[in-house]
Amino acid sequence: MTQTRRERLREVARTAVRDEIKAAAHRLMKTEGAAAVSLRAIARDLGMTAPALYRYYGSRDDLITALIVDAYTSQADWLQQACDMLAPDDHAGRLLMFGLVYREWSLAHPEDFALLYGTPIPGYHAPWEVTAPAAQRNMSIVLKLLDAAWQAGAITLAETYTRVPATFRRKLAEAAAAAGYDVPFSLLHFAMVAWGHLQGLISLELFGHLVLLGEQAGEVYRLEAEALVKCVGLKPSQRTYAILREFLQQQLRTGPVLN
Amino acid sequence: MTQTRRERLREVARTAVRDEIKAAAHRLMKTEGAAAVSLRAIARDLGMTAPALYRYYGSRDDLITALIVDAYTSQADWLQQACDMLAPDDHAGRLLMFGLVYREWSLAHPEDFALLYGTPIPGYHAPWEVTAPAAQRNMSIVLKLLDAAWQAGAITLAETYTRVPATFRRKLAEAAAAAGYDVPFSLLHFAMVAWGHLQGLISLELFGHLVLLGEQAGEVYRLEAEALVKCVGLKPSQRTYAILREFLQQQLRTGPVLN
DNA sequence: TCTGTAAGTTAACGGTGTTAACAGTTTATC
DNA sequence: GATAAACTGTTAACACCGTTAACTTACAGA
Repeated sequence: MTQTRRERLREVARTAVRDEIKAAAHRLMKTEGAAAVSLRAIARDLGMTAPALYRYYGSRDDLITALIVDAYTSQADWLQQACDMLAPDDHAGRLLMFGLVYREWSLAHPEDFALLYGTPIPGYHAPWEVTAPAAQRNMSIVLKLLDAAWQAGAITLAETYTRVPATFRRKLAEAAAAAGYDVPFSLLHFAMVAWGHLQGLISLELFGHLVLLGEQAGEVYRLEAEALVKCVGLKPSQRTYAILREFLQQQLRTGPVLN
Repeated sequence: MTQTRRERLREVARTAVRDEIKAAAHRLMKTEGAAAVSLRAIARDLGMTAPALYRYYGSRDDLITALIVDAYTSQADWLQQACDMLAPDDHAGRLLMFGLVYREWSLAHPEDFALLYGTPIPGYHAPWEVTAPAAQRNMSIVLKLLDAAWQAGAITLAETYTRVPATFRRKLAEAAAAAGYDVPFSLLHFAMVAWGHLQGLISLELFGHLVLLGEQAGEVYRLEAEALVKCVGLKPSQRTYAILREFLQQQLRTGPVLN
């Protein structure tokens, strides 16, 4: 099955071209907007003709799916790397870091954010079976964070997440089990709600609905992220911000190459 | 300047056609998805040719802008009407109702929601000066609600919104004043955050990121809406849900005609 | 050297937004 | 009532899009 080294070389070249195509698509998305990401434009950019791209991607939608998976991966990498800059037992720090980096990644990759959480490509519907695994990695990161803190007994959930209807508890526990998450249902509940809080603020900001707040949008978000940390009974530390700055500078250096 | 009755009749006919065009666009959006909303498809639907549409809308983007303004208006109508079904001094009820109806409208008009808060049309950028006033009406509704409760002394804001950096207070107060909102800065702060919370959950749900929660997404949202009401020191009442059901049935009867 | 495969090409189909030039009807004016 | 103007719609065309089919070209393996 694995062949002749010659064949493997060819495969390497193929994925190199595939990467070039994705890079061109990403470049166009960044400079001309999501609307300009057309197979013909990409081909022009690469000095090819459009039909040639079909040797590498079955269709425009396949290419977009690849871009989406890459975006999820980039996002997860940021989150994981940033959280890993803090001690494993610094639960408050890691949780706050997660929230803060979630916004930083979005601001640094607005087109990717739109690709994942808006619906910028008309007629495209993400194939669940391909994008869901990529998306789950992010969820896993935060759930692992929460679970670690939970195991360490560091978490005291606010009433909102403990005093809930019984059927809701049950159904949520079922959902968690079905998805293979081994965490208390209330943690899953909190994670979803927290995600919603952060997602909403970022989404509103990036799509231009918070112009009223101007520069203060970041401050609103920061307070929200800290509130969420407090919500599980943890105490956010200012030291986290210093490490965040360090992470961002590191990304600035290595970032632009392969986001 | 106002003319001859003849001219006014013509104007009426013109706006009637404009409405037909918007209706056709909306119909296509609902049945075939946002991708299918093309001038040619609309024209086909109306038994015309595409260039004829240019007599009524300067461009496709102008038409989309009109659809957006209509969507904002529909949303604001729902919110206003639903809140008005409760007594003016039922601050908790009105606030909870606002939150609940925000989701109900979104579920009932997913394409419009995407139009407002996603970015489903490629290459389209909403002209701020046209869409912002329409968008502000919704913000005004909730701010008026909050202010009424505030004036009545019914509101006790959680610490998150009172213990904030001094410069943040000042900048936010400036922003509020600049936008013509005569409310305490902390109310504006809370309104924005609350908006983010609700927006995030709806956005995640509608764009398919909460499939894990399944049916429970509604319950998560409900708990979140109640939490927000409690967050300003008000007590949500179960009676609100009965009135919500009443409102929704009323919308079901009159709704489909002109969304 | 011959052959098969892979990569890339051109040509074409049906779709899109948009413009220009033209026809038909209706309105206003002399 | 005839004539000019305004308005509403048409067709033809341009440049763009995703996609397919048929063809050329290079090149690795026998």
